Amino acid sequence: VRNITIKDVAKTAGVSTATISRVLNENGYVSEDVRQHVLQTVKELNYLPNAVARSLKQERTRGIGMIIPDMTNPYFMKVIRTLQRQLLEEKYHLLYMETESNSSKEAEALQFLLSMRVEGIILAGAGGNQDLLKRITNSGTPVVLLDRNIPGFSADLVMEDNHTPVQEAMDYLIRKYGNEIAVINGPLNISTAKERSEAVLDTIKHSHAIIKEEWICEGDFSRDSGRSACHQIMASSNPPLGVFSANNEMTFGFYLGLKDLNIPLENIEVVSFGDLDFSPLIQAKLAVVQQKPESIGEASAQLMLERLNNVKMQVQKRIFIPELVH
Amino acid sequence: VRNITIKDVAKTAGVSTATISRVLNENGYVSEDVRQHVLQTVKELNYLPNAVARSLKQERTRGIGMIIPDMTNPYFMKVIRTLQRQLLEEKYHLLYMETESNSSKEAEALQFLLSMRVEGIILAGAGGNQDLLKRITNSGTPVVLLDRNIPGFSADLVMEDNHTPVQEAMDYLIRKYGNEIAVINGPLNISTAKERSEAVLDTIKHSHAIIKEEWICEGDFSRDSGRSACHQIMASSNPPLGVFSANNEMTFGFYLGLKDLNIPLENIEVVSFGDLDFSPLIQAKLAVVQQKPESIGEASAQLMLERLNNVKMQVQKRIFIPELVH
DNA sequence: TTGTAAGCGTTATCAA
DNA sequence: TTGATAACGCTTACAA
Repeated sequence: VRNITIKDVAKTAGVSTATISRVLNENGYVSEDVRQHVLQTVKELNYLPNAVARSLKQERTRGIGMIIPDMTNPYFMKVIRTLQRQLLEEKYHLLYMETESNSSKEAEALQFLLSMRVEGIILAGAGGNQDLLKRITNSGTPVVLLDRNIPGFSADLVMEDNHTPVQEAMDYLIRKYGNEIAVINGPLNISTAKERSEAVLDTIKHSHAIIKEEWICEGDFSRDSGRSACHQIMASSNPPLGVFSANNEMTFGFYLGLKDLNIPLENIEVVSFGDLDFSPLIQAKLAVVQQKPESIGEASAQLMLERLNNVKMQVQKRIFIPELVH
Repeated sequence: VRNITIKDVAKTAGVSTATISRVLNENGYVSEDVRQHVLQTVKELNYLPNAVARSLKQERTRGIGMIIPDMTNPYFMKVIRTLQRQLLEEKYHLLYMETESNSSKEAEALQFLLSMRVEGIILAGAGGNQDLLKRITNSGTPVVLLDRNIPGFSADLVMEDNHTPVQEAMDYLIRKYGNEIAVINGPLNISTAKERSEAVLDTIKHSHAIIKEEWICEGDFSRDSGRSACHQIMASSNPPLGVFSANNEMTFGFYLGLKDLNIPLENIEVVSFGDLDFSPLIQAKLAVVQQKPESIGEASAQLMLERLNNVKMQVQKRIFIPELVH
């Protein structure tokens, strides 16, 4: 079943395709009579312009690519929701790709988006594709980095300050529990995790605390890795009294781990970078670094829109400082 | 900065565009020498075929539209994750649109997807667009309904049985607490919510229980509405002992409501259609109808793929029966 | 105010 | 085994 084309409309309306186009795009002169008649026929035939053809001709797709590690992480979904709404208002649409923080999947995703001729890419990156990314920006497709910086690749960036709140968090834990604390880092190849980890180490160093090596774990930002870390940390006969977890999902996993081990959640105080939606419902000593996914989403959308309108704009960095909340 | 086209490649490789196309699509004869040389130039020039042009020429986009009410509901995200992976394996990609269960946003989303010339649409629908949907299927774009049926519109359907587990749930509550139970329904214009509500009423009728009118609420499947329902239900001086909640988010909201009111979560037994990821972590009497988002996702992907390969296939229904777990 | 026609980047038919 | 070229559906100079 063939789709209705602009030619069909032109034929039944008894005018040229140019006129149809002018009416629908509201550019160029066209008499009111003809306009009404065209609109009428368009409705009768249920004509929907072919966006593929339009994109080819105009050499613009109004598509923006979005690459994230994990679609089920509520943090990213909140980011995306506002992001998408903002872009939709300006008639842009999003194409999502998921990478599971895997560099080669990220490369595939990037190539796919380029072949789709998206006009910009918003990337919460796994890293490892610096060369490709440079080619992309050089060839004129703007990239906005979201949540994660990529060393060796300079681009617009929207992220959260990972130092300040982590230092505050660690200060708090050390002051309260001395050496009896543990740390669950994220995957250190990701900037966000690395920065948080550096802030952790800095604070430990300055405070002259001495933390057991086996109490400093490296997870991968996943729920499962937080759970394993918990098992490792709490295995000890006298376990730590406080723990810093570098993201929401690992914190979630840590609590699941406590449950596995039949340890009451409030036995250990947790400071988590990133909130858990259900934190009011659990009986736990939990302080969180409160992220602002909506702000991140909005800022990245704005930044992308600005960049699309002004290719030559200087590189922009938007850094949000999340607060530690008890 | 203009993109490299197939003409550029043809020119520098010293062959015709047809040959380039034949090499890249691996169809038609082409000598090994030429093949190697073309591949080489493609790599050197970093040529990426323009998917827009290809789609226009081939009259197929390999795009599948996906319409869901809420991107932040973990249930849908789990559905989508498997769905997307399955489709990606067959070289299809997904375009998401969010409707907030709003019919006119749904209509817009449908039109947008059609203008993008997606090859199929997977719809968790708000209803109210039957005529449009009929036009869509009649014109040859298959629609697979997901999670929610749409009365007056016949199409492939993947959903969960909403009667059996709800009857079981209500039976359980009534047997245990008699008339001292409350119900939080979803928005009754949505099939899923309506069916669950019908099953609730059926069971009440058969058991001759008498439930206070103000203890039967209608929410909108959102967290906030569950919270309000809680306030309404628990306002009473002697509140009910059990409650059935028609979806995960409202259950979440209900618990937040209890917290608002300073009522211990375990004071009231909840049976929820749809699990909460964090249910092991809270101190509550919670039984859940365990949905299988991954199965739903997989089944819809499979069904869509079958339909794309066999337009004339009979209408298919895939109904999963979720289990009540204590 | 309207129409004609070129061209966007591919693929596929046909001829060589 | 390869190349020339029409066509996909639209927009937009340019002409009328």
